[in-house]
Amino acid sequence: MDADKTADVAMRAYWASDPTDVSINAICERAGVSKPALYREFGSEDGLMRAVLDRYAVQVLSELFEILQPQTPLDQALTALIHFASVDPKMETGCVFFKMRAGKHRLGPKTREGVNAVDAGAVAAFTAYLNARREAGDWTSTQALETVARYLVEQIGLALMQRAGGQDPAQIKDTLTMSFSVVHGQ
Amino acid sequence: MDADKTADVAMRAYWASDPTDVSINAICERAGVSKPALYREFGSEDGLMRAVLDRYAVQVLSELFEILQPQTPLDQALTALIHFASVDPKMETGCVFFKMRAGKHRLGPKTREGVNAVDAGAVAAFTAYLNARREAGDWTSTQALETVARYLVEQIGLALMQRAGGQDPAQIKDTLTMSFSVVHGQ
DNA sequence: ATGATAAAATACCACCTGGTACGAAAATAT
DNA sequence: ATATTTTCGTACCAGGTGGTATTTTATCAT
Repeated sequence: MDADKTADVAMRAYWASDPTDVSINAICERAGVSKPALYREFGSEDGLMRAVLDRYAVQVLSELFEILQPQTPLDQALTALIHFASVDPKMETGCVFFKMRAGKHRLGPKTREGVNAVDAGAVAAFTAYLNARREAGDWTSTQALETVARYLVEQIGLALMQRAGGQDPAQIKDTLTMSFSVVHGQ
Repeated sequence: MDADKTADVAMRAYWASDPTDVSINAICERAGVSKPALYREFGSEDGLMRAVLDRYAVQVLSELFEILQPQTPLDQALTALIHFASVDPKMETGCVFFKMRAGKHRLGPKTREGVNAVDAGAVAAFTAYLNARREAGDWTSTQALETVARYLVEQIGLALMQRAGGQDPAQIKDTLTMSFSVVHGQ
């Protein structure tokens, strides 16, 4: 029983469609694993989803957080974020995390906890980054750090959900660029 | 068999939770209607959802569109929209239309068609309104009308989905206000 | 009152879901 | 080579889904 491969198959399936639309049966089939084997490894559907979310966070979301290096100028970071969320072919079918967050009420307790943790982590990362840019004199707004951090996270989430819905990337980019224009570097 | 009452019960159920999370069985129970009676009236789940969407559009969304009177100043309209989407207790559990749109892939053909129609209608209404305000000298941006119209619709949708997710209305209002600040009246 | 007709609900269908009891197989120990 | 333990998968479970065949109920001429 290859737990790594199974989690990977589940991740891709959740990513391509939607976590709540992919059944355990379908995952077992695609992974070539029996159902009891999967349950022995992950305990429950909730356990599997949580494992997949953790995996996704380190394998994919890390790429997003790497944009937020303290020394990266604000404008450059915003541009990179726009590209990541609205153009990057890797995110063509949206984002596992934001899909899970959108259907939070359908998740089990472990997965929901994981979603909350990632959410809080994202806001914290953006807050830290904005704080660094403020100290660097790159961002002169007087708005509360966390409010703007939340704003950016929500806008990125919106763009990624639009991508999952198959909307035109050019339109998504327009919307995201417009929303980011309230946060200027300089 | 009271079709009106049944559609109303379905609408409230879809509104309170999520269209794809409410079963036909549950609706029949709550409406005090037998399942064959419901199928005789609406044909299928898709038919019922479509009927509910149409009903919702005239009963609820009309209130949103009424904000967009051509003579209403831009700032006033934006303020009213912010209130409607992020504070109005009527929209506490989000919006049937945006919930359906978010789970478009789970809908039947009739309902999906209806969602597309409402979506296009919303963009058209905002486009017409912005055009009126531009002619009134109230809005001097050089951006494409439809791009900004889409932007506004998406931001309202985001706010309403956040409300459905139980997020703090104050935070939602912050986010929506910030996003609307790129569209100024004068 | 009775027989024909229209309306409505009970009871069912096949299918799919998450989850597991239990027997078979394989690996290890003796 | 045999006994023991551990791994693994078939085959199943109860419950719920959208949808419907069939029977019951009610209406209405006569």
